[in-house]
Amino acid sequence: MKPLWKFLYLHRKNLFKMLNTYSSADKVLLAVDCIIFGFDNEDLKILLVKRDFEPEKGKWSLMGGFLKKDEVLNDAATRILDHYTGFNDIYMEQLYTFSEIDRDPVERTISVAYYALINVKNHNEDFTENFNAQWFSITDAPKLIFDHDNMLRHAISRLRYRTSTKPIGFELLPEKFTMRQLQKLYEAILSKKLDKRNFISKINSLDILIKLNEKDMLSSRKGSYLYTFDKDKYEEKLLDNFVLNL
Amino acid sequence: MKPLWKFLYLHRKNLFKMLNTYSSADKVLLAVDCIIFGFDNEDLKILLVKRDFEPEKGKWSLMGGFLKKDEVLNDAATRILDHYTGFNDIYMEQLYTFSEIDRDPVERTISVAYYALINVKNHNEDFTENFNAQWFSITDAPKLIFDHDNMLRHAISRLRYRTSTKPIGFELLPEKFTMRQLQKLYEAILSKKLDKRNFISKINSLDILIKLNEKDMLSSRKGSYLYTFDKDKYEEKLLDNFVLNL
DNA sequence: TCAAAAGTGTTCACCGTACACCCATGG
DNA sequence: CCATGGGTGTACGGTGAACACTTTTGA
Repeated sequence: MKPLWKFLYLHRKNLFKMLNTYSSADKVLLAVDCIIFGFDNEDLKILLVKRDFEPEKGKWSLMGGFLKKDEVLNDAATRILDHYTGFNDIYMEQLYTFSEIDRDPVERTISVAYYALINVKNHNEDFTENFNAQWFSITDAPKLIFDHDNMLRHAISRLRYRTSTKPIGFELLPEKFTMRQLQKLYEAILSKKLDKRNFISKINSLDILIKLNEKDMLSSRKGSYLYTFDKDKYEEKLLDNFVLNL
Repeated sequence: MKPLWKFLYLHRKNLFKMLNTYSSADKVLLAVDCIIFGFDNEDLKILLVKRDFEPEKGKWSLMGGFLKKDEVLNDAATRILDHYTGFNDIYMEQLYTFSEIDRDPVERTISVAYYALINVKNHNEDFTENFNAQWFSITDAPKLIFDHDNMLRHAISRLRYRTSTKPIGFELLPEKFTMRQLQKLYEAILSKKLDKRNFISKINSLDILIKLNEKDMLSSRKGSYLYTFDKDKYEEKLLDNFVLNL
């Protein structure tokens, strides 16, 4: 092993350059906040937690955490989601990185927002209780802390866009679902009424659904056919970039 | 000026950190990398710099820098762009945040990528020379350091998508331009040939161009009319979300 | 007079959209 | 037998896509 001085001396050129770039740079706290969408067959919902510490104690907030060292952002988002909801293997997508100076009054924090789609029915209620968590319709969600309202707006807008590029929404529905449910989901996301017949024919043209020989008898006397999606064709569709205009 | 040994000694802590694998418990280095698109009436280009320090010395790289404390990401991106090109007041958009553990071998660094659109002709060549910078066609760009190739792919794909939602491209053209130039720009971005007549009628339907009483005589004997864009109508279009299918 | 780029309309196929009636069943 | 939600087809208009010839003028 060389003595320190010699080592430093031999590397002096690189060291100086690195000092100018890497070491002189400031490090910051990197947070990850998750917008968790769910669907209850009626409204599009988000899962919020009530903060039990200052500042903003008692206010509603997105679910968040900090990026750990040696952790990739996607993993951090997954970890946070799992921590609050018990869910894993969930559709998540990075949304945007927010960096306003005073967005977090406690300390300068940059936040990378993710959004996730989960099925409300599968959700273990123990978790929600543990964390003072609660589902809210996006139409009457409370005011959120920091810039979380802004994040939510971004997320909704991204989700709307996603409906046109991916057969999203299956993430939000149970394994078996009716056409009606699917339509209501899209209506909730886009917040507009859709025509029943047009909707069905467009969805069918995607060719990713399997009509089951089974009916859901809860919603009507006649009963409505249940569908499930064809996983193979679904994956295929994720690859080519189609456009779906609803 | 301190003697070298003293300088090295005083910085030994940082130096050792830099030389070893880095891990800071909570805070991380946040880089900003810029994909700078330009257009030279023929190809879509990107501006790259040749690194003059290790690691990856001599390789081509995107323009980057680190986020400063008390600086917003957008400002950092603008600062970096200005630093390398002398441009300010440029269209920039945040792209995505990259966080692979080993994306930067020197130290754990999270990078927020931005892309910018500038007009090659306005570009001050002094800057490019100072920084060993060079324009490359996106079709024959060299291999880039770290995950910059991946960033570039993302940027191109975002840019393509943008053509359908914003009247982009005026950022990339000179004040006055011909229909032909505009078409070539879109062709370069989408990397496909477009039909002259269809293109013109679609662009005209946007109603954001002003046809000038002036011809560009350089490209042909007959000369072609110059256009400029109607700033007011252009701003208007940015607000409502139109869709342009080319 | 000719080469080289500019400029200009029409037709067709497909898709998005609007729209209304019968069906099956449980109570 | 009737109320309730489920299921189905068609017609029209608009838009994207394909396509070719004339004009201008400098060399």
